[in-house]
Parts: sequence; C-alpha cells; structure tokens
Amino acid sequence: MTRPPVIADVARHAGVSVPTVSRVLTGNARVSEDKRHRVERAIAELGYRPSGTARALKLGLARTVAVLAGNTSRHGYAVTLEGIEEGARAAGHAVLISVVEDAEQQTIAAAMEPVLAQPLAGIVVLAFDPPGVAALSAVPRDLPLVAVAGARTTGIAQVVIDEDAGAAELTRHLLAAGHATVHHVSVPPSRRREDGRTRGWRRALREAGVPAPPVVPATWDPASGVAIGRELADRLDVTAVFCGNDEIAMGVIRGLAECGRRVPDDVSVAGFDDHPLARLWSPPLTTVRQDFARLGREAFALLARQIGAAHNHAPRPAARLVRHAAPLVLRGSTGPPVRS
Amino acid sequence: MTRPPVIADVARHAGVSVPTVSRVLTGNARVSEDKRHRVERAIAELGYRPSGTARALKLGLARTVAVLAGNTSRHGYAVTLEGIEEGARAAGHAVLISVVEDAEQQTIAAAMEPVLAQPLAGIVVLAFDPPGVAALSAVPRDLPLVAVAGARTTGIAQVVIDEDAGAAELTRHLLAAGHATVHHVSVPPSRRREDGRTRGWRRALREAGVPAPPVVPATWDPASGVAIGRELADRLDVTAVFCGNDEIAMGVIRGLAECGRRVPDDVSVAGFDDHPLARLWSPPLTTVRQDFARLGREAFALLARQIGAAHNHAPRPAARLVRHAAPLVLRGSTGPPVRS
DNA sequence: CTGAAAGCGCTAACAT
DNA sequence: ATGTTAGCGCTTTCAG
Repeated sequence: MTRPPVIADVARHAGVSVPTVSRVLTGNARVSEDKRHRVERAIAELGYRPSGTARALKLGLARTVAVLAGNTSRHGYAVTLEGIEEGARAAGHAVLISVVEDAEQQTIAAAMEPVLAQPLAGIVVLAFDPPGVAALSAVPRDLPLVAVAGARTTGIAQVVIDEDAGAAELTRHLLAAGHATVHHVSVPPSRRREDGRTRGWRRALREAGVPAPPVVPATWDPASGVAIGRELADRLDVTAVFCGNDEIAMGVIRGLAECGRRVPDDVSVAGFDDHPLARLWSPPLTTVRQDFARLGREAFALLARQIGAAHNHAPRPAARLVRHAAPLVLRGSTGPPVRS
Repeated sequence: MTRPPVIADVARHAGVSVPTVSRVLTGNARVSEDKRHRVERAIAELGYRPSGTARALKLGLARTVAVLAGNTSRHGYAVTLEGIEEGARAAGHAVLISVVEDAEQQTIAAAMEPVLAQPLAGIVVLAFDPPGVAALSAVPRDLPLVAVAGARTTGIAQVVIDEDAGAAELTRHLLAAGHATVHHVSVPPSRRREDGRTRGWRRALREAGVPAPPVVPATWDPASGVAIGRELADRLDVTAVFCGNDEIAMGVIRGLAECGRRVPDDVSVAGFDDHPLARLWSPPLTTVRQDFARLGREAFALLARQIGAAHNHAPRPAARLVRHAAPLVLRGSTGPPVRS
C-alpha cells in the first residue's frame, strides 16, 4: 500500500498549480477548458481523492452527526437510527454511531471519546434507557443536540412520543371491554421514575376508579415475558395484561399458552410499539404504534435546524419539542373478558 | 454558540507554549508537574477538546471505520452492525454508517460521498444484498476493506457464513425425517445468481436424487410469506418448506394456519437466521443459526489487521477469508410428514 | 524540560 | 484565468 496521491501530485502530473486543482475540485472558480481537462485526467489516472480531513480542517465545517444509543439492534433503536440516517444522508451528512452500554461515567466517557474526537456538526441521543439519559449530560454544551425520548427533559430539543396517552388509551379500551382491571408488565424504565407507558396505564386506572395492581417488571429479553406468562397463568383474576412492548407481550402470550390459557379467550394481552411481527403473531397483537422511523427523521430535522443556526453564529435556538401521538392498534389478542 | 477553544487558547490560559499543551495531551514527552497541572486546569476550565480533524491531518491516521449497508434495521443487519461497533469501540475507533438503498451507481455515489469525505481508517461493507455487493466495487482500492457476506468474492477480505452447508444440512434433515421433497421459499438474492441458502438446498436434494421443485420467491416483507403460505395451503404435495429467513417462515406458518393447515402436523416449516423471536413462535421455529454479532466482531478484527498493516506501510495483507458454520437448530415447527 | 519553527493537505484571499 | 501566499489546529523535529 503506497502513499495515496495528494493534491500536489495531481498538480504536478497535470502541469498546473495546486490551487488550480482545488478550483477544479470545488468548482468555485473558473478554470480554462484545457487545464480543467488535464486536471481531471490526472485525477483519474492517479486515482486521487481529496482528503476529507484537510478539507474539514480548512473549512472548519463538519458534515457528520453522531448518534449515541444504548444499543443499535433492538427494533425501536434500529429503526430510529435508520430514520436519522435517512434524513442525514439526504442532507449530505454522514452518521457516526456509538453504543453506550451502561450509565457509568466511565462507560459514557469511553463511548464518547472517539466520537468527540471527530469533527461533529451535532449529536442525537436516543434517551430510551438509562445509558442514553446519562449520556445526554455528557454532551459538550457547544454542540447542537437533540434527544429522542419517551419522556420530556427541559432545556433540550426533543422529539418524543406520547407514550403516556397511548398507554392510557389502551388501558381505557380494555376497561371498556369489560375487564375489571388491567395488569401491567413493564419494560425497564429509562429513568428512576416510571416510564410514560406505566404512568399512562396508572392514570387511566385511577381515572376509572380502579386500584392499580402491582407492576410486574420484565427485562428486555422476550424470554422474561414467557416466565411471567407462566406465572400469570395461575392467577384467574388476571384477565387483561398490558405489556411494555410487543416482544414481551409475545413472550407472555407464549407463557400463558404453555400453561393452557388461551389468548384472547381466557386472557387479553396487549403490547406496545407495533413491531413488524406483531400482526403476524397468533393471535395478532393489539398494540400501540410508535413510528420510530418518523421519530428519527424528525430528530435529524430538528438537529439540522440547530446546525444551521450555529453555522450562522446565531444564538442556539430555543429548545424545541416535537411530540407524536402513539395511536391504538386493535387486533386479535384482546377482547372482552370471559363471562363467569 | 461561540467559537470552541483551540490549543492556543489553552496555552495562553495556562501561560505555556502550544507544544507543551500538546505534550500534556499526548503524553509523549515529559512535562514538569507544575506546568502539566496548569495545562490540565486550563483544559478543564475552558472545556477544551482537541480537534480530531487536526490530529488526523497531522498524524495521517484516522480512527473511524465506515459501514456500508443496504439497511440498518432488519435483524441480521442491525446485529452485524452492533458487532462491528462493539469491536470498533473496544479498539477506540468510531463507526460511521451509510445506507445504500439500491444498486444504482448514482445512489452508491451519493451514499459514499459524505463518508469518503471523512478521514477513514477502513470500510466494512455488508454485502448481504445487491446494493451492498455493488457498493463493494465503489470502495477506493487504497482503503482497507472487509466484506461481510453470504457468498465469496475473490480478492477481498471477507467474513462469510457458510449458508450453503447450513441449508444443505437442514434439507437433509427434512428428507431424513421422511419428506418426499422439500420446497423452498427464497428471500431476494444478493447477486444475480442464487443465494447460498438456495444452492445448499438444491445441492442436498440433488445428492439425495430428488428433483428440486420450483423456487417460490418472497420479498423481505414477512407479509409476502403470509401470501405464499395461503397459496401453499392448497397443495397437499407440499409437506416441508424451507424458508430463506425466519420472518418469512413466520409469515408462511401464519398463511398456512389461516387456511387450516397445521404446523408441523400437516406441513413442516423451517427458517434461517435464528431470529430472537424464532423460539417464541408457535410452534417454535426450526432454523439455521447465523451468529451475526460474531460476524460483525470478526469483520472488525479483520479490518483492524489491515489497518495495522497499512499503518506500517506493509503491503496489503493477502485477502483473508473467515468462514463460520451455520448450525442447525431443531425446534417444533418441523417433524415427520403425515402418514397417508 | 521547553519554546521556536515546520508542515500535514487543502482552500480562500490576494495578486496579477 | 492562474499562481503566490497564508493558515486551519495540531504534533514533531530541532535547538537550547
């Protein structure tokens, strides 16, 4: 692997000065037909590519945005990331990703260091979980920043999904169908306090005058849902279960089925997210849709606005909030309770 | 948003020269306790971060690797990406991603341009699909490159999963269970010619002296599997179906079930991948496991070796190939054929 | 141990 | 239209 050609090599090869090559490259100034041609030939013959590093250093503008996330493979994360990437690519930006595995200071620092060492135009943080929330405060304040989250944090531009309202609507629907109460299997919360999903569920029950049964915590692993489903199978008072996400709901349905409880005949089970496989499940899953792709695209759009402002040396724009609804999706996994 | 501090600001603030600050930063030379301390304080007070751009320009080495992929949200892609990221982060590299939506020259160029404008240490291409395969040849030859793929391309370092062998093993298993033949529902191939999965299936049939029935093509959308399942339900000669991936298999099972065909009692259905939800499906899916996370980690490891060699100005190492086995995972969705 | 000087590859100003 | 000059922020000689 020999030294890659630099602009000076091209200039020499074409018999012109370095700035002339640069002018051909950027198209920012007129160059005679003849020289332009020679330069282009030299570029092709040498296989020259301008150094992005030198360009970035000279121009002082970065065309890279970073995404910080607790993981990149679980459904919501992956699709949000894809939405951000789509918006960024359309705007000619590259996307840098870094996973923050836990909320330890050290982990966060290690994850951010290589990212911050790049020339960055801005950062999007997926604040879906404690690592993401913790990462939020480690972002240098001079960098445009947008958080994607289920809960509001003041002072930061954010795109949020109104989980609370979606969960409440689902809970009300279940109560209206005749269930005496709705049990809740929660996914790990993003912060110390309860998630929006859990809060919406609790609120709907309270407003209906129904005491909230204890929350059953699940992990992110669908297998934890299976174990919970098996436990719930013995409890004949449980007729409706709202799960923190679709994968857990799938696990719960499986656990119930293994113990002979049928869904929705014996127990109604609902999820959250509208996972691509939710409508293929048997029975098809009643759930609350989160449009992660749109979430991601809007996160980038919000960031782009800040980047534009920063570039004009304008003051950082007021922290904006974009809020999405999470609509109820009724399918076959829920229904009226058994008549006893 | 004011101009971020540069090294000269730190030097001035600490009352030392610029090189001294640099020495503190890199740790490449001794600095007196006193000055080191003052520099560190100045760095903290100013919130200074060294410019990765300038560093990269000066040192000529980049700590960013790019990943080119057809998408980032489907299971195999997302997990492979996560594996690459994990390896890269452990090695102090940042990961840049870009999606290549189709195999058009223009699309590829547009996707690569912002990426190549960055200082790159190397590129990993997910050559799972035609866009990925096409992107492969658009990568500048002086850049360390690793392809992750299901099929071998000579001359490029690669990490591949032996899909062919896995598919053949699965097919043989189905034949051994007593099925007269095995039908195949294919996912879109990565190249013009057939995928490894399809080839392995075909080979196993040929070796068993069984003529291969026509391949039924599916799209990446699980819903296409549902439609195919419905069609297959009428064909009583179809007793075993090998699907190109688990999501399609889930769709096929659902389509069959909607038409009253039970799995595995009436028809055996198998998938490929071992998707996280495969074992929660009813019935749990027989499949062939692809360890995407490992694939990703090894792709980075291979790339790191090339990067190291490039850094030592050594000749590019011989194109290495790492091949993984894809083991059969037997679950409940397959069994012996109905006795007629 | 420390500062002065040089230069990484490129582009923008400034002269022609 | 084109070449000359300067400089982006940093690290590494080179003197002292």
